[in-house]
Amino acid sequence: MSKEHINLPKTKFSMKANLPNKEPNYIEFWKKIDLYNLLRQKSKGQEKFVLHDGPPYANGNIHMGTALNKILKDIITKFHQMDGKDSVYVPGWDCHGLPIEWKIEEQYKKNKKNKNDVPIIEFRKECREFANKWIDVHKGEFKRLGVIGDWENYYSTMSFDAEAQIVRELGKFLKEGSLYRGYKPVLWSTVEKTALADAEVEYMDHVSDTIYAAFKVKASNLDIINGADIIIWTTTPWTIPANKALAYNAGLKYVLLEINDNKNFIDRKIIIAKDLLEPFKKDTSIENIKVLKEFLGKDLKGTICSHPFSKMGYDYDIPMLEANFVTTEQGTGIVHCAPSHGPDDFNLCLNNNIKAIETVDGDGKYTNEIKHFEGLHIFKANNLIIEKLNEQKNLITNGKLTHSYPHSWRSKAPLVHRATPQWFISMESHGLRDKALKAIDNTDFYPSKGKERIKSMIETRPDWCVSRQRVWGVPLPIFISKKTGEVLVDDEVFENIAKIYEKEGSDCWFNEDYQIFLGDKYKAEDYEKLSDIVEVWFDSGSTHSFVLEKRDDLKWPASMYLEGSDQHRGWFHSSLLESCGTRGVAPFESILSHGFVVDGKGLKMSKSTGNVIAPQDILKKYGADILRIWVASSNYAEDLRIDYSILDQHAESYRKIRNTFRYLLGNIQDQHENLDFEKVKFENFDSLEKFMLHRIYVINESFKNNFKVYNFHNLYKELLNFCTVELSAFYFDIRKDTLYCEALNSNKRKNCITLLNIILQCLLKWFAPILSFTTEEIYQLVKKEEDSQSIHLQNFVSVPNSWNNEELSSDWEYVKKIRDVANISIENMRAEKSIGSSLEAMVEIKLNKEFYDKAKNINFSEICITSSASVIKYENQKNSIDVVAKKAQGKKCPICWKIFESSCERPNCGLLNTNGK
RNA sequence: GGGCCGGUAGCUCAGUUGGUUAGAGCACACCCUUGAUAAGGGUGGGGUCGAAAGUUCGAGUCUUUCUCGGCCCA
Repeated sequence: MSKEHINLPKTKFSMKANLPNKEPNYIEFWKKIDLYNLLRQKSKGQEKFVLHDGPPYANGNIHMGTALNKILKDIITKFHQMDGKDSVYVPGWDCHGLPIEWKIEEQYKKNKKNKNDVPIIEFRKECREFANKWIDVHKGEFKRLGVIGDWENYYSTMSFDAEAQIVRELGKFLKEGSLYRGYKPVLWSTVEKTALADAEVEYMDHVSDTIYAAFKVKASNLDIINGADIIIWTTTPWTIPANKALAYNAGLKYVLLEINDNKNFIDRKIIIAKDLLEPFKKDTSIENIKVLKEFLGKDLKGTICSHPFSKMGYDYDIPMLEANFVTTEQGTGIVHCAPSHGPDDFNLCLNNNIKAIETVDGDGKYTNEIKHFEGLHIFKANNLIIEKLNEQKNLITNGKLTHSYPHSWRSKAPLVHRATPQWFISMESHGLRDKALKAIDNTDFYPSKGKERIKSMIETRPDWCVSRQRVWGVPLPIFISKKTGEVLVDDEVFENIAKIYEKEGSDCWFNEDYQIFLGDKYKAEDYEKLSDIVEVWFDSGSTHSFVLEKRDDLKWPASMYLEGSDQHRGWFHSSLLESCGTRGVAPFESILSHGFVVDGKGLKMSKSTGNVIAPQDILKKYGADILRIWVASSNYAEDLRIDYSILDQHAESYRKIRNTFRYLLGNIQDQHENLDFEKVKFENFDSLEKFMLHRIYVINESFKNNFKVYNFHNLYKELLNFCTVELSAFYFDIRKDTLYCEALNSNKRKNCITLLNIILQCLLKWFAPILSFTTEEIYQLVKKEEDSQSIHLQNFVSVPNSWNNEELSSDWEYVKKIRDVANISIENMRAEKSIGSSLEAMVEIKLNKEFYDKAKNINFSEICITSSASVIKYENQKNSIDVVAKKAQGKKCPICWKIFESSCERPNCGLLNTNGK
């Protein structure tokens, strides 16, 4: 029979998605209608949800991690927007800092230009242009992902008002007194002549000189060791001239030894930790050792030694100090301490009133504090130090060691700890640590483990060093009195600087004439102007002050900060400290952190492994919606795996979803009726439709619950399962007969169409935050004139409680079990080749009382898609359900394809029509 | 090396306070359909829950060790 007699689906919505080509059109469309501002108008006055963007560094193309981060932000922003809030997203960029400075310097090197010949202001201008260029590139890349935000009015840390506000923020710390100047060893690159931020340090293998050196005991409460030598081991012989103390562990056992086969130590007694005796013998090739005495570390208390170079003018006392960082992992169990060259050393000495001094200058040369070696570069000093130790007969042996050692991520040069004058924000002086810890307690973390992570960091972190000896950044707004050496603290001056920056940016700090900053109140000639700049984490840690607080469309604190889990030590951390220091509380209400993108095997992506996947390639091959599915379906609490087979799988799921939409659209012929769910009259719906309403209710509840805790991978999985299991394989399959063959005006068919409209409405909105492009494509196809211009201007559906029907639902669980058993018996017949389509079969269903009572009103020929079905109560059976499938007898109705002995049971269908009425 | 987190079918994920033969979807295999058609339906196979030891009547779930991976720190 011809197809004109039935209502086949018809839609303009193509099966093939062609996302890579189509998606850019929707980006254009959103731009054309100015979606971002339409959203603001639409939700004016609504409760605000502000996801404050953590600024990516304006350098290089985006990678998978950035893509993940932006998509996740966009998904959450859209969820809150559709939940009825004014969900505002303002993207931003981090612009100052060493990596950009290096890029410009590299260009100079290429062009044989010397950086020092270029005026600072000129250099900074080039940095600014470089950052601007990458902001533009990033913007395009982020938009391509489907991210909606205020792209026209983005923020950046190098904007004039940002630079001005950073000055005001620093002023607050200066005024309070928690920003102080100190000498402190910082990781220093003698090549770049700068201190490096944690993030700028790379650990790589390095070959170091090792020495065993001796410190003679001058005085001790332990008589027997007087005159003996304390042996230390170090991988940095050049720090020996800066030695100020020795550290021991009170709990360790130490031994007094006599060694006779080392030329420098004939008839001398030495001291090392007992547990390290064997490795010591092996390392020094000393065989002839006699243990004279064993004692505990605590017995060393109060011991004073002399410096191995005491005869060369190093005639000060070297006290022995107790420290728990001393272990028996390596060395001798006694650690040499140079407070200017190691954080542990620094802290231990500080607690014992031994100050760090400037022992090495910025180029890596010894200062005049170091006798005999002044002007010598520390990297060339080891041999000379070793030679002198040997001369002084204080060297047992020296060697080489390959070990993991800090290097500059840029120049790859080995770094040293060097005491430099730096500016610090104290964690203790004004209770910053306590404020921050309290703020953490008042913050919601997703996942919850983030709370402990940042808490333990705040508990143990040292004071925050905010100064850098570079040029591309916000200058530290500090003047020091030439007379008194005191720091100028005056609100008027800070505000004056800020006002000037707002007009012309911070470049002007580097002008010769700095009287303009001081106004009439102070004379420039009385003050020294600092040339340090602020470390970039302070910049980005201040974004809340120049973005959230300054813009009327935002709110302070932010509803959420969302970044990769590394930012517990980065942006979450610096923002928390900056805000707690200046405002006493955190700038965020919640923190969501996500894991890292790894390859399909769970290994980190790296160029050398060759397992890197670029978002640009994924967009070209699959489209952004597939990438967005990958984000939504992955558990961001852990690391996220990605490779092409994983993406293929998601692309497959996408097709299922797309075809679900296509079935809906086809059967309503693209004529969507936007229904008010509260007004839908479902009393005369079939049980099946009522059951589906119940399922929609349940899924919507689960949807809301999952969204509430940002559990997107479960949310997406449930939507996908709904499409696959409940719609495609169940409801749609069952209702094909009704939709195709029933008269257009039949109530049964009309009810089904109503339900399809409801489902379409729900699915469109449920999926919109994730499938931003595809849902827009569908929305544009079905939207009416009076509807909003974009799916993204819609709110989530509200499902009436009256659709909830637990009792009916539990009945349908019985029906589904019966259907499963029927399917097995039909499958058996198929295997025997007696039937093909299930419509060629009829089923005889026998049920026990329990099942019969639940299912007696169900039309099983409809539910099992067979030509007929009988149901009888049968109490004596072993099974609760028995189904016998048989070949249906009779003729096939050319319309509905069911097989009947007589005529088709549908009045206007099949045989009745074709047999001439 | 230290701290934290994680390892459940090929893949993405569920597994409630330890309690019957460990679940779902996708993928796969076979079959059906050709009126959702580069679609759709049905059935089925597949896991010693990273490894080992321990606690317990009972462990994917608790403890320890090891191993692999990730982030942070050194």
